[in-house]
Amino acid sequence: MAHSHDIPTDLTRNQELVLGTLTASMGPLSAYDILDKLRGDGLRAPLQVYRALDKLVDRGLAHRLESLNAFVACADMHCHRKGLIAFAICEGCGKVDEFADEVIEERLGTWARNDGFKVERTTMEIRGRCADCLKKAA
Amino acid sequence: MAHSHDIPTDLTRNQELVLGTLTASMGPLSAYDILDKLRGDGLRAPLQVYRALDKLVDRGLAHRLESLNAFVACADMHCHRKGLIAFAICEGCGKVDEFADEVIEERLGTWARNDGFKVERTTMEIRGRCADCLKKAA
DNA sequence: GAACGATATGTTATGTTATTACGCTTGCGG
DNA sequence: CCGCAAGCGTAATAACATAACATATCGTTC
Repeated sequence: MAHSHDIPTDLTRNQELVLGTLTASMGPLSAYDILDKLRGDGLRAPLQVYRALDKLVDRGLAHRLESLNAFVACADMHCHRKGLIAFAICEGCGKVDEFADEVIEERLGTWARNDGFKVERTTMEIRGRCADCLKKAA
Repeated sequence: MAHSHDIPTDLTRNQELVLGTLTASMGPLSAYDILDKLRGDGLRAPLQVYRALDKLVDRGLAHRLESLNAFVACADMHCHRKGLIAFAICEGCGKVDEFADEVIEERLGTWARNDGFKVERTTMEIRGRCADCLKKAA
């Protein structure tokens, strides 16, 4: 049975390779990291990776972390989320936690309404230490 | 009388030049934009600008916009804000609006507490169209 | 005031991230 | 078959950022 974690079948070869690499990775990868991992599969130029990433990000299958200049696979495949997603990035282990918060989103909407600002995209990235890393440091 | 908008007097020459450039600018500037504007004042290398920016950002006199790889002067000199600052960036005119929202900040704190995540820094950047640009487009 | 450390500076070179420009290929609707 | 849209491959280059090293400036302590 098909379920929500299936990888879409209409990806091109390059898109599939890039998404696969992201999915297999523990943490965020830069475009060049991805390229290096895919040399064996015939990829040679940054643009091949960037083009695939563009599409994947467009479709919500991957996210760009602006504060890292890096990318991650979307944490839950079924989401197709339209709204705001926040990322908590651990400086210790590099793990990225992805979450949505309706309260923040709605608060943002309120601010935008008051200001007459039309929101097109929001990036929210929290840097810090995850529970595991804090425990290890103790 | 000294008041809250005075520029701190203990800046070094380079820091003062960089902050002055940012303050005089309508919108965000990249480090290289700043460098170009300061060639006449003797600056030659990117590092001179980056070093000044580091200090200014540390002190809260300037902010880095991660999604733009660019910098702005802090909108209100007196703030010395410790907490979360959000930026609304207009794709039309490049204007950046800076605001703080305690509800969002506190909501974030709640999430972090639940997750055992220690927040060190948060970046929140909203891309869209400001009221002026929407009006012009109409 | 000499010795010291901390901070800032200047310069060169290099590393990393992202895009432009161009031409070819493939799949698909008319 | 034609034409168009989307994808692909390649080379070159632009844009953003740091490493490494040498000097200089300034306040503190002796």
